[in-house]
Amino acid sequence: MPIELSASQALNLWHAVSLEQVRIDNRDLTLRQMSILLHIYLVPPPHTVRGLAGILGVTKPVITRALDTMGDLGLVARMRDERDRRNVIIKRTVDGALYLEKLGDLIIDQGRKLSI
Amino acid sequence: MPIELSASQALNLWHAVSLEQVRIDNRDLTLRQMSILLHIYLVPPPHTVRGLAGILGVTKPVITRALDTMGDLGLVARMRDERDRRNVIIKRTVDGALYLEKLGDLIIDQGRKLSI
DNA sequence: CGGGATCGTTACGGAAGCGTTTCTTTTTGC
DNA sequence: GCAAAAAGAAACGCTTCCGTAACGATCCCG
Repeated sequence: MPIELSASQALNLWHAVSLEQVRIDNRDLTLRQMSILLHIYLVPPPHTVRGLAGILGVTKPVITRALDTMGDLGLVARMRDERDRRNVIIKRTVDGALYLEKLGDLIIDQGRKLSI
Repeated sequence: MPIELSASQALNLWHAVSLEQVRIDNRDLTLRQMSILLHIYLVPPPHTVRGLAGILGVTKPVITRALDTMGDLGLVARMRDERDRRNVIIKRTVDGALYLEKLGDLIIDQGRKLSI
């Protein structure tokens, strides 16, 4: 079931959610970090550094750094792949799931408040 | 007319748009910069540094820096307020309008592709 | 079993962001 | 007029991010 948004609805939704996210959350993830986080939680595993770099169209160190930062924040975790120890498997965490759950609620709330 | 989104629709929408934005655009605005830009273009003027700082819950230098950066990118412009020359009025630009128009299209497109 | 490919990380110099503090310009109010 | 207040910018030290390049660890395969 697709969603039909008008141009002003689309931008107003983005505006309201971004603004609330800035006001509420001190963690201030970059757009890249947010993309990585959402991808890890919404797309079936496994997720690797190389795979994410390809999907986002960025270099591997970008992914490594993003995982460092979000790992410190408790939003993701890393584990060696025991079947091929060159790989690192990126895992979800409880805190990460909670973070995205709140973001989802925020989007839903702001969607309800839309007009025109 | 409010929009009713399910939790997975909300997050999938955010995911798809963020991902496309990362892949397509090299300018990589921070969430704060994006909030400021959307606010300037969606809320009736006038917009001042102090006003934006209050709305976003950040300090004034954060706004000044964001305007510096987005000014260099051509997304916003600054003008002295001639009626109170302490103030700076933040103006929209053609490039900024174009940037947000593309973002709006992206959100609309990804909304159409949603399922479940 | 050894050379080459692959994977993720680290190193490096540079750019940009942060919060706090200070400064300059302008207005306000006595 | 002139001190105090207000607005925005600039300075400062620090952190984080960037892309490129180099690096160890591991696997693959001849």
